[in-house]
Amino acid sequence: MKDQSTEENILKAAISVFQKKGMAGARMQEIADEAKINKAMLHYYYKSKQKLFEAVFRQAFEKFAPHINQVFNSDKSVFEKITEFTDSYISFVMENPYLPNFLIQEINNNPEFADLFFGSEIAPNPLRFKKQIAEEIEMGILKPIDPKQLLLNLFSLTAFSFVGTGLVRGILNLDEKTFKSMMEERKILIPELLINSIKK
Amino acid sequence: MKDQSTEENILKAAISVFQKKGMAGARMQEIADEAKINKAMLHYYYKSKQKLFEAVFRQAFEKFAPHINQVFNSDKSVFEKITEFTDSYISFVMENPYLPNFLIQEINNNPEFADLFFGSEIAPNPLRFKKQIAEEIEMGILKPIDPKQLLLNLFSLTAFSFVGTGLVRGILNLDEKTFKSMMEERKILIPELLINSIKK
DNA sequence: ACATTTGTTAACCATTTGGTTAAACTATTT
DNA sequence: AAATAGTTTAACCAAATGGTTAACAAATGT
Repeated sequence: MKDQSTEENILKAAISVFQKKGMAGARMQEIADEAKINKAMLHYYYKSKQKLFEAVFRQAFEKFAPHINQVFNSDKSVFEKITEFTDSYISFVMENPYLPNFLIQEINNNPEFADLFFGSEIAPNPLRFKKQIAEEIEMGILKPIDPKQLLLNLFSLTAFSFVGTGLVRGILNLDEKTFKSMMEERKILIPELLINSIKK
Repeated sequence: MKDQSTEENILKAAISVFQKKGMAGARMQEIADEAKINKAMLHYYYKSKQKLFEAVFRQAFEKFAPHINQVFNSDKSVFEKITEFTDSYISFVMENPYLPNFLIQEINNNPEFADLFFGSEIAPNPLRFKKQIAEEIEMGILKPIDPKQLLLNLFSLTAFSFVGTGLVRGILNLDEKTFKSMMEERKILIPELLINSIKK
């Protein structure tokens, strides 16, 4: 009997395995097992490990990009963008804890491949945001700051805790519960910190 | 003719390969090639891939830990610690760009193994630092803040740029040169940002 | 000078791994 | 219902990979 969602099951299983173990560490057999199908089906629907990986990567990138684009392209003020990004991004990543690390890892390991995405239309483009910063400085809302440094601070403060979970939790000696409650606190702390540092 | 530094060469090559590709992606043959020796030598000096990996991991951890310990255990003020850590850590990582990512990645993939290190004596211990923060709050130097959040901010702001280089550079469209000069700027920017946010 | 220990190599081995094939099974079309 | 097209499986394959072996070379101790 045909299961019409086999292809979906494969992708779901692939997402799970690839995001946890990366391209190099993932095993086709493990994906097949997790999807509860024969390994040959992987090649029937996605012809190779590389192709399957690309499907997973694309999915991850497309899930991640809107958060950045909200900052880059919405009509909100800079302060609002910082507040809303922090909140929605932390919530998002708490639901998808392996995603940022996966993206970062595979982009680092595979720069040429990643450039395909950064060159495409779904790729976030910081141009409008840079203009907005310039305008708000002009208007006397913001101190004269470098938009790139602001963005880097924002991404660092929100993402690092999740990318470096193991190291952070090891060094600071945090259990699961403490870590989570700290992340909730950070939804407030981070915007406060950043906005205070840039508001005139 | 015997080369008395073969073992060193192996470790150097292993560091290079493991740090770039991780445990799963590294190949014993590639390490042998980079060390310009026969693959059997790897097993002669380090008996398995796992053991060789552990030597590399230990070396990386021991190179990294002092930076944290300087913050945790030196006699400087909190402000000085922030300033000095940022400067020395960014300089250090610019010389060892693969190290933070390697540590983070392998700790995430191998929590039980990592706990061996976090339980050991070389592992940084935040206790003294927490006490110091409490004291400086008491003395009216600092606002009432959570030391864990301060440390997390410090680590995030300094480390993320290097761990997520590819993603950051892709999103912000930075070339090598711009990235480096931004990192130099951050040696000043980060302490400024953090100190301003905690000084009373 | 000789024996012993240490270092090094080429060839080999077993297992893992991504991928293929041919046959069987299921659904759809005619 | 027969033919056709699509789906699934078990068995298989070749290459890659971590690891071993046996013979050889170099250094070291006696």
